[in-house]
Amino acid sequence: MKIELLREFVALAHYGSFRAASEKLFVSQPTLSNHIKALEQELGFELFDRSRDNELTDEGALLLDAAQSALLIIDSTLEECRKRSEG
Amino acid sequence: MKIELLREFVALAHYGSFRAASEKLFVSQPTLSNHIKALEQELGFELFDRSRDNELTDEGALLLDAAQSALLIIDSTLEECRKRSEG
DNA sequence: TAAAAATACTCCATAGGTATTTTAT
DNA sequence: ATAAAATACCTATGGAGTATTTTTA
Repeated sequence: MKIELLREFVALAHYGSFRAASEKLFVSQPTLSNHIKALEQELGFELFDRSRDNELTDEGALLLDAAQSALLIIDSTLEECRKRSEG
Repeated sequence: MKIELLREFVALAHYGSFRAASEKLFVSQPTLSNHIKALEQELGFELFDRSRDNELTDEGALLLDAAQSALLIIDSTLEECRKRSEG
């Protein structure tokens, strides 16, 4: 699983629509659609309920929290690493 | 960046050699070597010091902690999600 | 019925493995 | 000298986009 998929998932949860999120992410709408579908298949459960205005499923809501925490840890650590190695 | 790369990084830090880690990970040694090199290039700093028995660099040590924390969050959350979605 | 998401399809880039060379111990 | 890691190279798979169909609000 690509970490970028988690970023896209977080963005989609935030923007509420594939089209809006795809524009913010600078990828095409079908690409984002395929990414989220592939992510759901890899995980084994659905993240969004397409028939209910793309609201998060229960599992999606759980993962959203976890993804945000994990990304924060990774991103802040990488920033610190780069500070040390460059400066 | 693939999450699997972080798992491979953690495994390599644990086993100490590319060969040993590659066997545990069921990938070839060149594949693991390429993965770690690609990861280092993407991150912009070195993770291991090849001329010092593959010991972790300072940045590598920082990332090791972060990667383990992030993976724990993701993995435990996914386990909980699957429990709920499957029953 | 109009806007949004999914699918089909194609092309190119990347990923992985085997074989080999190079580098450390 | 030997074991380990890096590089070269080839093939096959996957990823991204455009065009289109299907869905849902």
